[in-house]
Amino acid sequence: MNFQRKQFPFSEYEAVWQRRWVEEGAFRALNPGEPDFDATRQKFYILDMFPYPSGDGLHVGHVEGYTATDIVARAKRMQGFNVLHPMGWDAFGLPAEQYAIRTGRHPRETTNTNIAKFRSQLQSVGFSYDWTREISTTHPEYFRWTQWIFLRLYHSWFNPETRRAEPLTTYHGDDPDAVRLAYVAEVPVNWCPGLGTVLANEEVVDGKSEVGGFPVERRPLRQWMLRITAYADRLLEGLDALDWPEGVKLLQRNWIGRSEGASVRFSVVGQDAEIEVFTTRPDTLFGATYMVLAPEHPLVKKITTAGRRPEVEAYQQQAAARSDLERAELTKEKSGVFTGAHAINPVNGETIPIWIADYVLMGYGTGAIMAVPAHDERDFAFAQKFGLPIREVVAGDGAAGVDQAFVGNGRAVNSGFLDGLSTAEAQRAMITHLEATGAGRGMVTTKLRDWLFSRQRYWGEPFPIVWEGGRHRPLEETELPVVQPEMQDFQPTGTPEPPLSKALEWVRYSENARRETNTMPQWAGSCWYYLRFCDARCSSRFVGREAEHYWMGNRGVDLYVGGTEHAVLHLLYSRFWHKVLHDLGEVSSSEPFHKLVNQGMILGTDSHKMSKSRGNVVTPEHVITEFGADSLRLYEMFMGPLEQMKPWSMKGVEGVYRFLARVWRLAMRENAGGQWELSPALSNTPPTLPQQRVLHATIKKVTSDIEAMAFNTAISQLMICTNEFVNVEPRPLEALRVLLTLLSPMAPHICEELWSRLGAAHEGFPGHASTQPWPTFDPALLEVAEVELIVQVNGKLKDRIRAQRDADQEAVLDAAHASPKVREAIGTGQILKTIHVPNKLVNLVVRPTA
RNA sequence: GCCGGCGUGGCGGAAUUGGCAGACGCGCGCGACUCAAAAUCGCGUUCCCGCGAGGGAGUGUGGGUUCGAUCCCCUCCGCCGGCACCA
Repeated sequence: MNFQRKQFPFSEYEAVWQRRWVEEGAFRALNPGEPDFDATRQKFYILDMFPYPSGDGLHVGHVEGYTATDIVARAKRMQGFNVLHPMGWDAFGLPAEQYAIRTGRHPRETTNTNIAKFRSQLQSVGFSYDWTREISTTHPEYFRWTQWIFLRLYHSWFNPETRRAEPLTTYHGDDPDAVRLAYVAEVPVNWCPGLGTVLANEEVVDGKSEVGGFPVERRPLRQWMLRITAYADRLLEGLDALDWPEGVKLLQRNWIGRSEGASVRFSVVGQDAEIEVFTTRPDTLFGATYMVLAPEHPLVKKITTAGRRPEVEAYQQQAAARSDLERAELTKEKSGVFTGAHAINPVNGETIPIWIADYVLMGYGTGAIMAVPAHDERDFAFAQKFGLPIREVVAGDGAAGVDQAFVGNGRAVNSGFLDGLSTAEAQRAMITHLEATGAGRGMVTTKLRDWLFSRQRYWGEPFPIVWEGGRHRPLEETELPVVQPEMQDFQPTGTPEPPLSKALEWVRYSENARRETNTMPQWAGSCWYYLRFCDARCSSRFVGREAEHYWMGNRGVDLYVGGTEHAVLHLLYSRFWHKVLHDLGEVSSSEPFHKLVNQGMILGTDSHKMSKSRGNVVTPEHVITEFGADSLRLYEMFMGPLEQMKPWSMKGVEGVYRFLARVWRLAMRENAGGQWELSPALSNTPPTLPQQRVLHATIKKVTSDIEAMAFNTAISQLMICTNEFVNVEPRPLEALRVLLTLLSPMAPHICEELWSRLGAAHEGFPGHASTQPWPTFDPALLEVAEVELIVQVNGKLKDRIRAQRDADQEAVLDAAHASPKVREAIGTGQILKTIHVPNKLVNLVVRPTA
């Protein structure tokens, strides 16, 4: 293949069209208020998850989603929509900073170099982005508004009465810092010495940093937090109306992890202390035979008896030293120690022992549980190991086994006033009882934690905050953006003190005030970029009201395509910010992304994930040089369903390349001098009826397949259509008109080129292929007078018959019985039943004569 | 362990309100063109038996529902992803 001459001259025209598109602003989306803006057209906002511009550049896997959205964007334009299809850069992040640490090169430099490379790569694939809206999260004119949104969070609180974010002015309590959506807390964080930074829980995998794989340890530190937990219910409810993959919704639901139950207070015998527990099974309260506190629980120190103290403290130290990884590995084997203290069960006055154990987590619920070993597997395992009593309080269906916990629903037994009630009834009755006696109340918890929002890095958004006399104070909006100082030394300080703390002049804000030296996490910039795209150059607001209202409408981004790796975090954080901004009256829709599609991963030709170390990376440049951008685009889509994981194949690229060559030769031929000229077979004769049928069937299928994003079958249909006209003379120009229009969103360069060449010599090819109105099909042409039906005997195919479309059963059966093959299959058997599916089949159920 | 997704020719995949399994492409085989090759064009290509006509099997496994199952239900196996002591 390498030595062959090209089958069509893609290298001569692809770059030409790409340059024209950029220079002429061919795909510029107009905002309301701009000259030529057409308000009668519907809007369609189609967005890719914008990339982090890494030094490695894009490979063909990244291009898959972008190709899909580009096809939809191009098709929607032809279908008369105002299409917003932008691209930008999520360019803050660790790699640029680490590169700076190694080389001393400023992250801004490497970032700009990488952005230039990414942009040129994307342009070489011919994507129809509106480049006038290009943004980078690292640009001060962008991140001033990221900081502005942070200030809005800082100045707001979540009002539980209205279930909305409101300005702090509506808060009448005495401690605003306790309710702010952005607040400071001393929290145990994941400190990663290797990276010199604190990480979010989500960035820690198996006790190691997700980036770099360095060990991570827990230590308490003062951090900025965002109160996302206040929005747990809203984030959960909002999912219902979204057109997202159910799997992604489920991931988010599980991540939020809402569970309903009750909190119950147990008093500690002989001490002025109460332990509050959370349980989802208040109906089993009579079965609580001991309690467990997390080792880190603040009450442990207070209640532990003198005699037990050494053992308890030893256990606490051991638990603290254990990494999350080690804890996970030790799941099977329960451990714990007795504190020497006892608590009183508020429903029956029973005295039960209080233990500590690391199977109870400080971070969930109240960090303490009542243990009901008969009905909880973990409590059961623990009770067995330490010889604690097990008391059945829920009777299941079968015989009550003592060898394992029964966790299902049943009838309450040994439970006083609950006896005989079903689990659901008992739960309600118990909560009523607890609330009446003041011993507890109904309660909801979530797994979702508040969002740790500060990082000890240089290459991120600085906080618009200063510290004065130990207190934080927000900067005025007029002081934005807060730009990082120029620095030469990016080396981490080796302590949790961020690198910005080394820029002493910058840190010193005034005589008495010092700047916050943490920066925001990478998620910050990506939380709202889709809003900025609506009005990327607006200088008076984070997005102009009218532009936001038009493009975001009431359902937000119409189509959002990206990888599953963002199924939880990015999509949850964005939804959270969006809801806050919505509550504060800044954005129109209640959700940012109406429809979400996850593209599958593209594997290397060896069926492994593409990686530099494996050496199986295929770059777009490589494919474009050899087969052209259109072949690249087409193969990306022809491989299989967008959502699916699939391996790359260069032979497959050749297949679509040959198809494009056939399309080229439909219009062109090579003359004796080796020059391409218009094919003399082309003619203005109308297509024959069979040809028209193929053309209209193709219009129908390609239209619906693009709508369904089933690009592989759309391409397949275009191949069928093309094959229909290969070697046909005379070759109707109408066929090319339809074919090039339908193919244009997928392979825009070849279509544009052929369209202009045809237009130079023939009528009926005005303007550009990419600006033609989308063709419509004539249903009458697709209806046939005669259909073929299959005839089965006992469900087995025996023959095919022809019949008038919608012929009645009698006529069809007559024809079926006329078939010798069918007669033979029936033989002397008796026909018991006849099934006739109009236009499809006849099935005769026959009992053979025995 | 729990939750979710997926198992179809030599390969990527197509077909589901339950009705012709394998569209389209790759690969492979044969032929045309050519001095020859490449490219191109045509024909064939699920597997097994058969020279053939034809017959049989077949959508991960085993069962079920149905006139009829790749499609619906249950069992098991394999692969991928997520969560992982969440009370």
